[in-house]
Formats: sequence, C-alpha cells, structure tokens
Amino acid sequence: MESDVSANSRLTIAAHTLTWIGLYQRRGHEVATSEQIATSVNTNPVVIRRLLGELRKAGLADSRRGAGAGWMLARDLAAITLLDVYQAIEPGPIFALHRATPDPECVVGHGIGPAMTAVYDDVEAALCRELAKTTLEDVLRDVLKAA
Amino acid sequence: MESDVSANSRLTIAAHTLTWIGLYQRRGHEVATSEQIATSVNTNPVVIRRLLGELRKAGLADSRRGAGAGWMLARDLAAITLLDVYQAIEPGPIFALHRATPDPECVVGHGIGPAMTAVYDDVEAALCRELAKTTLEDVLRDVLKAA
DNA sequence: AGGGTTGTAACAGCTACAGTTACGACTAAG
DNA sequence: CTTAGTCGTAACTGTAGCTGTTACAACCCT
Repeated sequence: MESDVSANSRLTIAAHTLTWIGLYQRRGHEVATSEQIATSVNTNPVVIRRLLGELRKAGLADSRRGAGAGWMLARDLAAITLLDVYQAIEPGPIFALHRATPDPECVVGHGIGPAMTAVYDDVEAALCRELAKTTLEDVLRDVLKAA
Repeated sequence: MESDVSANSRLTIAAHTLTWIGLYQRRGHEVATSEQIATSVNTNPVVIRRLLGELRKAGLADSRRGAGAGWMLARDLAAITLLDVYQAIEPGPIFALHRATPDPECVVGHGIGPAMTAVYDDVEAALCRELAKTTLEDVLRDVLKAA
C-alpha cells in the first residue's frame, strides 16, 4: 500500500511556488525565475513553468519574458486563498460517477447517479469552504513561524 | 482536459453495490452474486468481487462460498455511512506533499510541509464529516424516489 | 548582437484503476 | 461422491495522469 504516490501533490507545489515568489518579492526582488523556485521545490524548472502557466491563466501569477525575465504575483499573498489555487490547477471533481452507464432497467442503476451526485456536490462544497479559509499569507506566516 | 476520467469512481461503484445488495435482500433473497451486481453496475464481476473483498475486510459485507453462494450485507443499510464505505476502499489522502523533499536550506522549503499538512488535515476532516452525514439507507431512499 | 529566461512540444517512466481471462478452492445439491 | 455454481485471486492489458527530462524557438533587456 505504501504512501499513495498517485495523490495530487500539485496543490502543495503550487502553494509552495506562490509563497516562495511572495517572500522573494517582499525581500526586494522584482521577479523570480523558474530555476530558483525549482531549486527550493526540488524539481525540474519545466514543472514549475507548467504550473505557473496555469496559475497565470487563473489570474494569480504573471511573467515577464526576455533577459532579466521571471515570475511575479498578480495579487498579494493575502488576496489568494488555497481555494483559488485549487481551482486554478485541479480541473476535475474528486469523485466520479460510473465510467460505463449502469443498467437503466435496474432501479438502483437508474437512480444511483443523481443520488450520488447530490452527495458529491455537498462534499465538494465543504472542501471548497475549507480551502477558502486559508490564504497564502496564512501559509507564509506558518512557514516563518516554523523556522 | 475534458472530464477527468482518472477521478475515483470506486466510491460510486461501492455504494451502488451495497445498495443493490440491500434492496435485493429486502425483496427476500439471501445472497446476491457478483454477476448480478455486475450487470446492474455494467462492469465485470471480478471488479465487483475485488471491491466487495475490501468491503468485507472493513466489516461492511460478507460472503458465502460454494454452490448457491454470494454476498450479503454485514450491517443494515441504515448502519452504513458513505464515510464507512470511503474509508474501506480509499487508502490514501486526497492531497499529498512533495515527492522529493524540498530544499531544507530554504525557509519555505523547510516550513511548507507542516503548514500544508495542517490544512490538509482540516480538509480531510471536513470531507469525512460530510460523507458521514449520508447513510446507504438515505441513498436507497433517494434512488427509489427517482424511480 | 548576446545572453538569459520563458513557452511549449515531445518523450519516457511510474502509478493507479478498469477490464478481462483463467483457474483453483469451496460447498450445496443431487 | 460427483457435479455445478460461485468465490478468491493471480496475471496481464489498456488507458490515463503526473513527473521529470531534453530540446528549441520566441522573446527582450543590456
């Protein structure tokens, strides 16, 4: 069973990335390069660029090209919640219905889809509510406290 | 991007399976075969048997072997919540930390793990709280209402 | 003109789930 | 005690997503 490697670490990486940029900017730098971030995250710069591309599309980050290029925040850390980040990078729902449509002749097969959808909607809503409670400012505060 | 096919449909299948057995038993039958269930779910009997194996390990279902064999519920539908089912079949957490440990020399790389873990624990708790609200009896009621 | 960085395509490796086939283990029924 | 039906499980394939990597064109400041 081991640790579930398939679980999404994308939210972790995204939060790490944005928090890193935020701290870097507060220390007086204009932009951060994907290489610098990748060093802190311990991964490949392309992975960071791909993620930041999605975050930019969602209006959370921005980039400059050419020499002296790099990435910056589009909003302050305090104005970005983990929900914003989550919605920027996680397209699909947590739970899915059947792949193949179940037997419509069967009472259960016919009615189970809507029944589970109602539950899943509530679960997703609760998850979003929880993620919205924490801003990247909160995350940075926790990070600095631990140091 | 499309609809996320990778999302877990296991909870859906498991709820469908147990609800089907419950209804079948209420109609006077002792046991249900994996083939019958697979027909309603529209999948392969082995998929059902594998799932039911995990559900049995969690004390939610039971089986009889030999001729006239099959599956039955270990508890009444009203005594099984979706959280029970979820915990029986989903081993890992929804979100994961970094695969490779981030740079411990970096303030963010050092502190981001615990910070995100705290958030993820809260999210998981909220998810469990939400799943615990619904029993399979509730699911069956919804299913029959839709018919 | 030069050099550093983004933006993106392409590919390999890994993991997980779904689906399928096959077959031994078990047991009720005859 | 033989038969038949079902479970229990291993093994394999196909599909999909994420990660990591290489490569290179596009871009733009100096």
